[in-house]
Amino acid sequence: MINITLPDGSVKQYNQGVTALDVARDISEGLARNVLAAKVNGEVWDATRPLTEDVQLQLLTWRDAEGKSAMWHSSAHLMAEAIELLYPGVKFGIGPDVENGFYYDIDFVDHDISDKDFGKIEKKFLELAREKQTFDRKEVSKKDALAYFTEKDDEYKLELINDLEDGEITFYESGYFTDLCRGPHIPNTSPIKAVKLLKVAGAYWRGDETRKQLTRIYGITFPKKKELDEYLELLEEAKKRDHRKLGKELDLFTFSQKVGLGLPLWLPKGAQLRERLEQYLKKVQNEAGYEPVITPHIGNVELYKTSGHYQKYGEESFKPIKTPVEGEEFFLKPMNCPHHCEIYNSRPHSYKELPIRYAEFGTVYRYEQSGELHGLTRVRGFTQDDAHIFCTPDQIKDEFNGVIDIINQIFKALDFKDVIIQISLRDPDNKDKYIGSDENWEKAESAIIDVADERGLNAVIEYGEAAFYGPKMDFIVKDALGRKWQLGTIQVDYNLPERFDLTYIGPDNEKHRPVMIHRAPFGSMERFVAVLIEHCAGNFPLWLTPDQFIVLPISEKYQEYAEKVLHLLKKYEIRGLIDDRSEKTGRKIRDAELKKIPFMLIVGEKEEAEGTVSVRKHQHGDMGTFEIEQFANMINEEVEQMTFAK
RNA sequence: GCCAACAUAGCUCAGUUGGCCAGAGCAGCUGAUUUGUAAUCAGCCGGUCGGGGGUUCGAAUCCCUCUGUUGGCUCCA
Repeated sequence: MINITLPDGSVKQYNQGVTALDVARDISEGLARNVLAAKVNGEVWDATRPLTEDVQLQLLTWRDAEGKSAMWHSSAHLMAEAIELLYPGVKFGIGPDVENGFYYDIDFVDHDISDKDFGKIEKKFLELAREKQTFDRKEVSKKDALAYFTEKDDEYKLELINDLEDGEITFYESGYFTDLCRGPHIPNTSPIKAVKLLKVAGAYWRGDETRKQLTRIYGITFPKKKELDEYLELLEEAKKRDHRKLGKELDLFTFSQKVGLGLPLWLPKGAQLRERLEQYLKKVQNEAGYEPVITPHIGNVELYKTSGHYQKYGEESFKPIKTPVEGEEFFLKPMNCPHHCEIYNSRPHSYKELPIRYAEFGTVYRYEQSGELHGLTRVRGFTQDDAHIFCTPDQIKDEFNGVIDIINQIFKALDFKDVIIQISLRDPDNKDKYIGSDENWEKAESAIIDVADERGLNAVIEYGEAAFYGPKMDFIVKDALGRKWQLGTIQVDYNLPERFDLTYIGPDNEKHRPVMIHRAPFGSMERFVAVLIEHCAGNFPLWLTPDQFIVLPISEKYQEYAEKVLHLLKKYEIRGLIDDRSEKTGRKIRDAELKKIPFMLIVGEKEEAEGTVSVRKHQHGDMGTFEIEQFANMINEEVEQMTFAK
C-alpha cells in the first residue's frame, strides 16, 4: 500500500500501481472525466502513469495552467496524426504547447500547404479526437528509438534523439501516431471538443536561420465549442485596439512608400500627443537632475569604431554616407551613446561633478530586416528618450534606483499595470559574443540583481539577452494581441567608458574610470505610443489626448457662442475645437464619439442665455449643464491628478 | 532576409468558372436643410484594379516577376 497526499492535506491509501486517474475516479466520476494530468511531487505526469511510492498528488484540469498545457501538447500530437494521415511522408520537427495553444513544425517535403488546407485538417483532427485515442507512454532504448525514426526517414527526430541520453527516451503512441516525447499527455482525446488552426508560418529548424525552414502550424483547442467562440471573439476585439488601425482612424501617423518603409510620418494629432509625452518626461527628468544635450543625426565611422558598434553591426547597418570631396564616411546614428561619450570627453571632470546625466530625445536609424517591420513598434527610424548617466562605481545603485523611480512614475501616470521586469544577463556559455572583461560583467550583473532584490521587484532573469556591452533591466509590456514589446530599459556599461577612455579626477588626485548607465524609460517614442494606443484603445488620458473637447452648436445661430466657449476654455489651457458643420446634433455627437474626444459641449438657445454648456462625456453620455468655469475646473483637476499620479 | 497569405477610389469592401465603358457605403466637394445627446436629403468628384512582363480574340480575374502589407521565423546596439 502507498500513501497519497492530496492538496487539502488528506492522505489516502491505495495499492501500488494506482494511477492519478484512479484516485480521481475514487473521488468522483465527474472529476475523473475532467482530469487532464497530475502533479506528482511537483512534477507533471500523465494521469494514467502508475504511482509506485508515497507521493504528494494534485489532479490537474482545464482550470490549471499545467492542465491546459497537457491538453494543448496532446492537441499538437493529434494535429500531427491528422496531418500524417492526410499527407503521408511528411516529417516532424517539434510540437510543443505555447501560451495560447500549440504548434507543430513540419517538413511537408513535396506537399504545399496553406491556410486553405486548415478546414480539411481540422475536420480530420476532430474525427480522431472523437475516437477517444489514448496516449500510451513507452520507455524506449536509444537504439530502438533511432531504428524507429530511421525507418520513418525523419532526420529531425533522429537529430533530437541523438542529443538525448539512453534511458531517458520515451515515446507516446496515440491512434496511428507515435512520437518522441517527454510528455505528459491527457488520458485520452475526448476532452478535446473544439479546434481552430490559427496560422501557418515558416520556422527555421531549431531556430537556426542557416538550417532548413519548416512549416509551423499554430492551433488552439478547447473542451467546449463555446470557449473557442469566446476566444475567437476576444481576438476580434483585440484587432480593434490595434495601433495601426487606430492610428489611421484617429489621424495619428501614417507611412509612405515614397518616404521609405519603416519610416513613420507623424500627423499633427500624433505629433501633439508625442510632444506632450516628451514634455512630461522632460519635466520629470529636469527635477531628477538631468541636463539636456543635442547631437547630430550622423557620426563619423571612426566614432563607431571606437565604440565597437562598427565591428559588431557595420555590415548590417545602412551603408555609410560619404563626403564628396574628402571621402570621409559617416553613419546614420544607430544610437546616441557614442556622441554623449564625446560630450563627456569635451573637458576633464572632477568626482565632485558626478553623477552627470545627459538626456536627449535622439532620433536613431537602424537597418531592420524588412520582414520584421511592424507598425510603430518595429521601425527603421525612431526617437529614443535616451540619457546616459556617468557616475562612480559606488553611485550605480542610487542612480539605478533613481531611474526605476522615473519608470515607475511614468507607468503609473499612464496606468500600465502589467509590466514584466526582465533582467537580461550574458549567456554564460557564449561569452565571446560580448565585449569587456569578466570582472566588469560580474560587477554590473550583480549591481542590477542587488537593486532588484532590494526593491523587491518581481523580476525574471534571462540569460543571453544582455546587450553586447553590458547587462540590462528591461520593462516589457504586452500589446492588444498579447505580443510582448520591450519599452523601458536600463543598462549598466563598463565598456564604453574604457573604449572612449572616459575619466574623472578622484579625491586622490588620480584618474578614475566612470561607469555609464544607459536608460530610456519609454524606450522609443514610436513603440511607446503604439503600446499606449493599444493599452487605452485610443481613449487617451485627458492630459495627453490631442483634443480634450469639441463644441457642438445646435445650429448656425449658436456659432458665435460656440466660439466664445472655445475662447474662454483656451484661457484655462484646455484645448478643443468646434464642429460647425451644418449637421444635426445627433450626427455631430456620433462623429465626436467615433473620434474618441473626451468631452462634447452642446450649446443652443438655453446655454447661450445662461452662459453654460451641456456636457456629454465620451462613452458615458449626458452629464448635465455646467458653468464654463466649473467645466474648466473639472478638466484641470482631472489633468492634474493624472499627471502627478504617484 | 526566409515561409505563407493578401494588394480594387482617401477609408471599408462587392466584383461568381476570364466577356458590355469596374461597383457600393463612408469620406471629400456643391446645394438644400437650421437641426437638442450615436448617421438629414440630393447632385457631383474620385480608380492606368500595387508596378512590369506574359497567356488569350478578350485579363481586376490565369501564369511569371518586382514592390508593399499582414501573420510567423530569424534578428534587434
